Amino acid sequence: MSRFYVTTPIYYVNGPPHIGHIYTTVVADVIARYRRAMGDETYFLTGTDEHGQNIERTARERGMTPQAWADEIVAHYPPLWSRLGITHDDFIRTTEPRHAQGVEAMIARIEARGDLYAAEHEGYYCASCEAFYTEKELLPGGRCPSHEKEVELAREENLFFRLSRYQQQLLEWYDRNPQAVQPESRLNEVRSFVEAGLRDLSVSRKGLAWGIPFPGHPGHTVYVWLDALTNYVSALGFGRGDDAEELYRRFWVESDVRLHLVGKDILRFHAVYWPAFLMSAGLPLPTTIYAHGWWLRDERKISKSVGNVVQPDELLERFGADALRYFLLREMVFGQDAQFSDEGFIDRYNSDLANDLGNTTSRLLTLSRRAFGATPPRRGGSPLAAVAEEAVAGYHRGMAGYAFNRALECLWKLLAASNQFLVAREPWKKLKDEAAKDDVAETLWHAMEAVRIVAQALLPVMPAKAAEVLAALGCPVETTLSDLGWGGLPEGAELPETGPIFPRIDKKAYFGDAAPKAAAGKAAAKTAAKTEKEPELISIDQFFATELKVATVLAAEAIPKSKKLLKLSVDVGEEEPRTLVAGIAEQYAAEELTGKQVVVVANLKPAKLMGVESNGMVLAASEGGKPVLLHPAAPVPPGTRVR
RNA sequence: GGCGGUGUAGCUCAGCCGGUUAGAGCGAACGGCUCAUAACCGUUAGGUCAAGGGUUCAAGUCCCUUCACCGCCA
Repeated sequence: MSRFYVTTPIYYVNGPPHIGHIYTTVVADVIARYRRAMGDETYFLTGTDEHGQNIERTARERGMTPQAWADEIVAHYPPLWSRLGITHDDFIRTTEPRHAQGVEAMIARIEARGDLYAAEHEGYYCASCEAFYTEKELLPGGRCPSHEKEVELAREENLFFRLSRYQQQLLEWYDRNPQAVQPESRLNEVRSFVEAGLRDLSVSRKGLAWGIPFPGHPGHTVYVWLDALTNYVSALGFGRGDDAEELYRRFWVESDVRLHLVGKDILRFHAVYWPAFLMSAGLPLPTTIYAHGWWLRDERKISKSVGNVVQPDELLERFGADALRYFLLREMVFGQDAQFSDEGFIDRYNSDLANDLGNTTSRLLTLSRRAFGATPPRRGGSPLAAVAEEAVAGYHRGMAGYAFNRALECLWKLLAASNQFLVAREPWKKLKDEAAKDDVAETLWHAMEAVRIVAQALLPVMPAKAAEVLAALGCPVETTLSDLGWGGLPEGAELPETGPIFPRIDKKAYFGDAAPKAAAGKAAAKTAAKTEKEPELISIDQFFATELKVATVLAAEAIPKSKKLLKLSVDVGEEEPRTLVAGIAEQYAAEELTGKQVVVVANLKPAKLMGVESNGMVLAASEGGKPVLLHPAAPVPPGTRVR
């Protein structure tokens, strides 16, 4: 038995949770459930990152305090995590006093080490990134490289962390702990970043009210990463005195595993800055930082700024939490990117859950009820036992190595073997034959025992559904996985009537009869080429590639020297208004548009018209070349999806 | 521009230190079965292993070059 600490990143509260948040949290939950079931002492932390200028600004725009705004977003999490069956032990918010205490303690140790100094800092500041850039880093036109927004030249005195001091130590750490940063390709990236040389890191901001005051340096606020990263120990009580630090000692200092799950976009902060902070503070380092990939839709990253967000509520409602959990783990090679599509989901669901797991369970139940009115009498040795042993070994290997798809594949091999075994023995032909009673018992008990083992092993992945399968098989639902050995199926247990546990999803009904096979990317291109002459029908996925949203016009002005073009500033429910250009000046005056709601294409590539960048397009019916704007029949919140 | 990665059957991907006829799942076709959620079982699919060159008795599997895509950095 060992101690196991697993964390998700703390999620930034600039918007409600999306599939990216769900994915990381589900993975962490599966790991936590698996460790607990294996008898490890386990602690699972998630939470929210609530400080910073972006939050401050968004709140101000909405006429709220930053805390009220953060509270509003954070309120989305508990119900969502509950629906998804997330079993975190704690939820840390960076606005809690206990976190501030941890950050203060961290800073005190870093300062005592002599790793903090004040210096004048000049650079180009991007308010969105909350980061400074050098002139070289800026895009042409002086824009921030990650947001393409304008930056401002700023100069201020900041506190710096002597990151440069830790270059050698970090490299040695990577060398001695090749598992510290995973997947391996990411370790290479991190290493080459560090090898290229580290600059000291600015860890404070002036004039930022919404954050933790920098202890001992009035007027300074703790910079976002030093604040956020410290959550991993502050949540455990670090910095709150001996009595409160029991968890910290158990799960950080003395833990066998300290695992941080992160998206690949924040790997550097976790694999370079965080270990350096900890080295400076003299605290133990994480044992593994695992960077996972992104879910792509139509080969693009799913994110708010791209505008192709999959709504978690919608997914949960349609498919259920457990099916979604299964899909997320089965479909993604942990560490790589993967595609998300409704069709992919349904295919996986039907084939793995409905056909293999659900149907196998179902046929065994019927056979057993007919033959014995209960689970069959226990029987010994079977060729399936060896298959099961191998499957379980592979499952444990996969789970321990975070290769969840492999772990699940191994279990499915056992399901296949169970089906093959059934067909080979044909028990349904022998139900009425008294002399064959023993043979039928053997067949059914073995086949059913295989399914029982699979269901048991699936508990961390699909806690509710796996329990349903176990219950249907007349098994007690045990939370332990330490023994997935052959022989656990009780004999003569009642088999209550149940409906299908994984009812098949009818694809035609789901997509509509007219929908051709939805396909993305290359496949779509090929299909399109072949069917060029036929009338073009598009799939629902293709339609949803166009993101239509309601927008409220905040301001409009004519563009000088242009007859047709108006420059509009619209609210599409994002942090900042968008600028778009619309060719409607001949029919609409700028003044009459303000306050009106219109429909816009929200995920259109930006384009420059008369020197003004347009980030979207206003929809209008076009009659004889004259545009007629579309409005919602009743006012709706800006950003409401049109579909 | 520097460093790294990827490119294998219609789709998603396995193929470790080079070695008999290149694999899995899904999909498709055909056959079987009828206990089961139109599920299950079996067979088949003849893929220039991105392209070119090289090393070797032997190369998706090592080396070089080219192309495409991706990541990190500048």
